Amino acid sequence: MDDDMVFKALADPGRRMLLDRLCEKNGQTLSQLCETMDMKRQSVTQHLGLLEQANLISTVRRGREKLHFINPVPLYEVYERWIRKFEEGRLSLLHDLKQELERNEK
Amino acid sequence: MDDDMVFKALADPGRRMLLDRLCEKNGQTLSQLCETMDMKRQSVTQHLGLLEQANLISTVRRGREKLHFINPVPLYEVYERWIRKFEEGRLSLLHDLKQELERNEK
DNA sequence: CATATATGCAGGTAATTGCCTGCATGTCAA
DNA sequence: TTGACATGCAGGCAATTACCTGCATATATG
Repeated sequence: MDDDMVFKALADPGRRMLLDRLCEKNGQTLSQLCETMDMKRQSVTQHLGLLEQANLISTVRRGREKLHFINPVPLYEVYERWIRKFEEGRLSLLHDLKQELERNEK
Repeated sequence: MDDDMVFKALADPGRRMLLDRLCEKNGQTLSQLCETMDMKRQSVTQHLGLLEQANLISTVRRGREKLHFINPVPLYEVYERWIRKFEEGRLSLLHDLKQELERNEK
């Protein structure tokens, strides 16, 4: 998978909001998503395009509508690669800093 | 905390690489980090500045050197707010899409 | 068919980003 | 003090981004 696309996709507040909206109600159409988005439809389309490129959502056409579904897998992979790693060494990482700070006070 | 700064900071491959380097060896100086970074020192400084703004690293001056330490806390908060949420509904989210796909095949 | 609705596609623009160069400041060690 | 080293700060520039407007296409409905 492409870590970079996922991070880039998550870097925008509007796109994160779209993910939130889909989490509340999965499978919404473009128009539905636009209703809560305070920007033009075309901009929302672009954001959804990036989310799809990052594989964070999948889409299905139904007639003239386009349904959007969350794909939670890439988020989990980001967690495995980037979050858990630091979580494990969490205490020791904080310890390093604390130790250096104390050294300075002397 | 400021979610947005954290995501923006993580959106760049160079900055993620810096975090990785610090995870291997915490408390490195700017010069040390530059050695592995294929860009000018001033650029690395900028990246480190963003990471510090996002509270992902903390710095300590020691004489003419500046030491950089990872702060794992914001990453954990991002996990709590953005990852775990989708993780919990993971199966049901995938189910929604699958169901719609099957509906189309009929 | 005619009309309304849902989406797609092509550009334009102002703001942001990521990298650079050049120069200034602060610190250590001989 | 002098020279070397570590970092700070300012400005410039090309690429990217996030919006927008305008128009085209496809689908449902009367």
